[in-house]
Amino acid sequence: MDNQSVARILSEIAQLMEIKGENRFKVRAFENAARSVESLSEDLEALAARGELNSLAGVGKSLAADIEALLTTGSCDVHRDLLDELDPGLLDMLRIQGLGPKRIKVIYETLGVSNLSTLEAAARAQQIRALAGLGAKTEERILAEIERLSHDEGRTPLPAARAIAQSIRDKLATLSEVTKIAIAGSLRRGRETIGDIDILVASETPAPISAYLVELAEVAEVLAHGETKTSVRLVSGIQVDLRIVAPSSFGAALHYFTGSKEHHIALRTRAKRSGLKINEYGVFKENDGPAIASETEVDVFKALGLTYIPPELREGRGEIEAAAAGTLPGLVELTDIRGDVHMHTVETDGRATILEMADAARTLGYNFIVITDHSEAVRVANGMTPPRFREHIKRIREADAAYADLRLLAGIEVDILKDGSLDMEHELLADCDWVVGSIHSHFALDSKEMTQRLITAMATGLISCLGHPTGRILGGRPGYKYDLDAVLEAAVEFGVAVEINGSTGRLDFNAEHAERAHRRGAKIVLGSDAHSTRGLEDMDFAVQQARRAWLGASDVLNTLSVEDLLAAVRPTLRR
DNA sequence: GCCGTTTTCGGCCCGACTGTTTTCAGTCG
Repeated sequence: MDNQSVARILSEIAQLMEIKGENRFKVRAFENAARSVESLSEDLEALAARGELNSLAGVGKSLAADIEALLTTGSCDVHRDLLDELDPGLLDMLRIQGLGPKRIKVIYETLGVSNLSTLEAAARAQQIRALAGLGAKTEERILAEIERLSHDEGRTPLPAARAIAQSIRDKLATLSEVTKIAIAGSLRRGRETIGDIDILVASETPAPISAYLVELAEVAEVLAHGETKTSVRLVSGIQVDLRIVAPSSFGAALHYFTGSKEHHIALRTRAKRSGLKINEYGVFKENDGPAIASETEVDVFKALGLTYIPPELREGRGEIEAAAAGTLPGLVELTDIRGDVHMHTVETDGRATILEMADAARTLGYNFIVITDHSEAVRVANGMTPPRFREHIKRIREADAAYADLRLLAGIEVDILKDGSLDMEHELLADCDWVVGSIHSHFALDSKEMTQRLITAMATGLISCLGHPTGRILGGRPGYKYDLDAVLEAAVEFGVAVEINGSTGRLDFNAEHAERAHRRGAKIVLGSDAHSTRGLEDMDFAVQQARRAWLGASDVLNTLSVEDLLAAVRPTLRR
């Protein structure tokens, strides 16, 4: 059984225990263990084989035994007992906003309701409002939530959420009452999908600001409207939480509102141990008194004896220990990026010409770009035949001669065909500067065939980097199945870099894959996969995923000079 | 159920908002 499945069952156990009314700290022990397993980059099976399961944070003797049982038999006693006692449909009921374990327990025990459809029937029959502690409003809310969940599209991809958030932020920023404003939450941390949008405002007069938000045309529903905290759902379905604080506590609030939950729990536990209390208003001595830090995030971390932790690292995955020890890496920044290795032009499915892309790249301050149009197999994109590619290389080289301060490199995004062969004459691939090898067809091969397909392609020695290496589409299709470690090992062997593709639908590799690749010694390169001049700006998303993978400037090939970049890959082709 | 730079027992992050109450429990982030 894989790590994610074990984590899912552990968290299911925690949820069922909560509904059952178990001790909440016991519940949290299972939640903690689920998180530990989920963020583990090694195979749980390997850890178990070495008898080291209780080296995991939050896993003691009892949980180690449960995990062991899950790994070997696919189930464990505590899970089986809970499922015997409770209906798994209750877990779906937890997805309803405003309905938590306590109320579900009441509904379950008095009405026998144990899934969404019987819940809907009970609410329609007005049976919910008759229960103690529940009323008509809750009943209406339940019906509205069931309706919403029936066509719920789940979490929003980061790029789409960021565009919406920026638009709301810019509108709020026009108000004179707003002193400072920032997007916080998982958006600021760069998580690849976003549950809701968090916006933080500093102001002395909060009332007019939240009043303005609830009146915006894009607001479909007001979920909560308090003095300092307001939540709305937009017509697009995404929820926006606005929090307003005094300017003097903006830093503490920004930290608080950026999360993650795991980061906060770890940090507050640590603070408490040294006699400090931390909340959205600042860091306090435990006997209260004025805040000892609150104005900036740097102050907050400093008061806790920590160096500044960038938002992308705040996931409760060891960043606090590293900050305390002063060993946090200096993360790569957009300004470190000297060029882009993946983009398209009008030659295939891009919207801009070579010269237009070059001009846009120069505006971004790049030293180099690689033009990588599609090969023939991608017919919908008007992929190039060998003769067309030969001409295209010539045009790129001519354009290059016209720029003194920008190197234009000739490249291609060549298709890796079903059998692992490359969709272009090898001489042309060897002749151009950079080859992105990508899969755009036969996604459904089994893992063994797909692994072999990728390795065969890399073994040609002609590929500079694997483009969008998992093929997943954010919020669309999952990636193709293959043995990631075997492919990474081959990438190292054949001198092939792996791409973090920043285009808005992909973010592929994501941070977890990139971290794993880096640890396995594979080289990482960032590509915007731009299909227009605007698309070049998607490099920003690739950088953010790299930061989430704890990568520094020296861990990313785009920070090198052209000569060093080209020398870092395709070792057998050195000319 | 886990864990220890005050600990092997007694703790376990913190505050805002809502609905249903008449002072607060439940939920959420």
